[in-house]
This record gives sequence, C-alpha cells and structure tokens, in this order.
Amino acid sequence: MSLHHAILGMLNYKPMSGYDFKAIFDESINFFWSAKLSQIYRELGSLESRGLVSSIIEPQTGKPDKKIYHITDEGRAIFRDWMNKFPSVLRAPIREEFSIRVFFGSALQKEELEYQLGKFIKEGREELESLAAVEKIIEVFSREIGKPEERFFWGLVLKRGRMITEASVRWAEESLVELSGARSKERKRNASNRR
Amino acid sequence: MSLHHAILGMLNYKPMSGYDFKAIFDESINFFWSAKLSQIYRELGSLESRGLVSSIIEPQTGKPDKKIYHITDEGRAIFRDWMNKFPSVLRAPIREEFSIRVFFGSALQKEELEYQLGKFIKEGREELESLAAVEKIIEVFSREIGKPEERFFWGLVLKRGRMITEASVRWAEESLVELSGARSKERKRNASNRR
DNA sequence: GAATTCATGTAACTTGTTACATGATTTA
DNA sequence: TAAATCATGTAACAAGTTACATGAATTC
Repeated sequence: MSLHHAILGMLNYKPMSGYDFKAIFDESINFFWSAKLSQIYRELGSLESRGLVSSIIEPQTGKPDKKIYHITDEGRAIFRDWMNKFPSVLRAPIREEFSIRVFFGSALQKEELEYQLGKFIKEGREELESLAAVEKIIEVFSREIGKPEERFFWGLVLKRGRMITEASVRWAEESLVELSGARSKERKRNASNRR
Repeated sequence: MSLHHAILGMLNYKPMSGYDFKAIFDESINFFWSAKLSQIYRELGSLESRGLVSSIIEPQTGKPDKKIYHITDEGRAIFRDWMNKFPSVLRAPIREEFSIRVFFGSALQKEELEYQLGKFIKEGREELESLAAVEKIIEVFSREIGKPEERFFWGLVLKRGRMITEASVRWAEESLVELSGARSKERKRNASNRR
C-alpha cells in the first residue's frame, strides 16, 4: 500500500533510477519503511505500465546504462491525492516482533529474557548514535536533489525516530530492572523459606 | 514470518478455536501485530497440515460448532526455537506510514499538515486513554486462560506501547509548535518586507 | 425487521522476501 | 585475485488484505 507512493514522492523531487532511489531510500525512508531492490524495480515497472512514471535510458561509459524515471502529471496527481488523506493512525497495521516475543516471555528463562533486553538496549543506543549522524546525511541529500527546503520535514521525521528509540531504550532499561527485581525478591523469599 | 508464531504461543497457554484466538488477539497482540480472521483460519490450516497443531470439533447447541486447536509437541518445539532467537532489532522490517507522509510534507499546505498533526495528537491521546483500560483486560484474560503469571509480561508490553505513544504525542506536539513557529516567523518576515 | 454475534471458511489479489542471473569496473 | 560497486532485472515463494459466502440465534 505504500512503497510506490514513496517512489512517486521521491520522483516528485527529481527524476532518478531505481538504483539511485535505493541509495537515497537506504539512508532516509529506510528508517521507517523497508524495501528490497527487487521490489523497487518491480514497482517502477508497474508504475510505468500504469502511466504514473515514464523512463528514458541514459547511456554511461564504463558503467551499465541507467534507466531514469520521471513522474508524470498523472503520477503527481495520484501522489497528491494520497498525501491528502492520512489514514487514522490507530487503524494503521502494526508489526512489532520484539513486543510479541516479550509478550510470550514466560516461555523463556528469566536470564534469557534479560539477555535479550540487554541486547535491545545496546542496539538501541547504537541506533541513537547513528541517528545523530543522519542530520548530516539529510543536509547532503537535500542539497544533492536541489531541495534544501525538504530538510525541515526530514528533520521532523528524524526527531520522531530519535524520540521513539529513546522511549524504547528507557522502557527496556526499566523492564530489566523490574525483571531483575522480581528475581531478587524471589531469591529472598526462597532464602527465608529455607530458614 | 510471525502470525503463526503468535498462534502457537497462544495455543501454548491453552487450546482454543480460531474465533477465540481472534477475540483475545484483538485486545492484546493487536496493539503490536495485526491480522484478519481469514488469515488466522488459513494459518491454522497450514499449521495443522504441518503437524504443529491438531484440532477436534466441539459441537454446540444454538451456535455453530467450534474447531478447537491444540498445540502438538512438535509445535511446542518450533515455538521454543523461535523464542530463543530474537533477531537483531535494527534489522527488523519497519512500516510507519505516518512518517513517510511527514517526510513528504512539503507536498502539503502548512495548514493541511498542521491539521494532520492535530488529528494525530488527538488520536494518540485517545489511544493512551484506552491503553489505561487494557490493564483490566489483561487481568481478565490472564485469569480466563488460567495463567495469572502472564500478567507480568503482558504488562511489560503494555508499558512499551504507552511509552512509545507518549513519545509520539510529545513529538507531534513539538512538531506542531515548530511548524506554526515557522509560519509566524514567515508572516513577520512578510510583514516587514511590506513596510 | 435490521443489525450484530457466533463460527466457519474460500478465492483473488497485493505486497514483500529470497534466490538467482549478468557483466564490466574499481578497490582492497 | 577476490570482493565490492554499479545497474539491471526475473521467478518462486511467503505473508497479508479484501471481498464474498453461509446460516442460526440474539439484540436493538
């Protein structure tokens, strides 16, 4: 329901090839939407067959030819329509595998879950560090596509990623304390039972 | 990659029908994973054909018969294997449509984006209110399936949902201020240009 | 009398993933 | 000389959505 809108949105900035799109995608949209090159090429083909984009071959020397896609007027209209109706956030489909696993946490030993939470915290902190570098990437890309005014919106989304990741890390830290607390309480109980 | 694990996890608590699963699912896992009844029935069929669950028909009077599914030893083994390897969080596929739309926010009028952020905040606050009621639902379900010890883990996940939603609402509130701030600055600029 | 609940599903479709293929050029 | 980069894709598969069908009992 959405990758082809992301493609239209990018082509709305500037014409580019599937490969170019993937390069920009990986350092921006990829933080909140994922896609493989194979899907990108297929979507581009389907968008072209529906007349929402058109392509021209750009020959290159020493490198494979490029197929540069342009958004058509019809594509732009479809994209604007899509942008004008945000669906209700509460009805958006959600996929959060980590939560499913914690939900079924009783199937694990306490130590195993503690390990997974620890890994989660570590990865979350790494993510926050790499997000700090995205600020610069945003500057580079917005200049590259000749749209410095996009920085504001990309920055908003970056901030959302940071705030959600911070909240997740905080949650995992507190959960770890709760889990370990439960364990030490249990130990105490066991110790007093033994007396 | 995951709904059938959620089904196995639930059947690991207690045997139930597809319809029962959906009822519990909608008030719990649904907050972090979505699924339609049609998919649930299909997954149950495929799990049965692979020998991970087995079913018996429970006749009812005045209501349609129920097909009660039980997890098999093999199903339990598969579920435990899955629980024991959490994938890296950073590599998990993400799908966040709202962020895509904000990313392409320049395609909208400022007022339109402000409206969408306002709606987001309103819905987020409603979500937080309804999450407050989930505490009770957790109690009911954990007693219903005869597993009061699950409350702890379900509570952890609930807390995660709350913290992330709170962060999202805070983000939207701050974004709205930034957007409006930008607009009033622009107005001032326009006003001084007019002088 | 209409809508909702209970309970099962099938079929067609869309979206996303994995694995494979090609082939020149550049970097380690 | 092996691996990565550039650049295109196809085919098979897995997962999820939408639309449809059935039919009794209950609630509005």
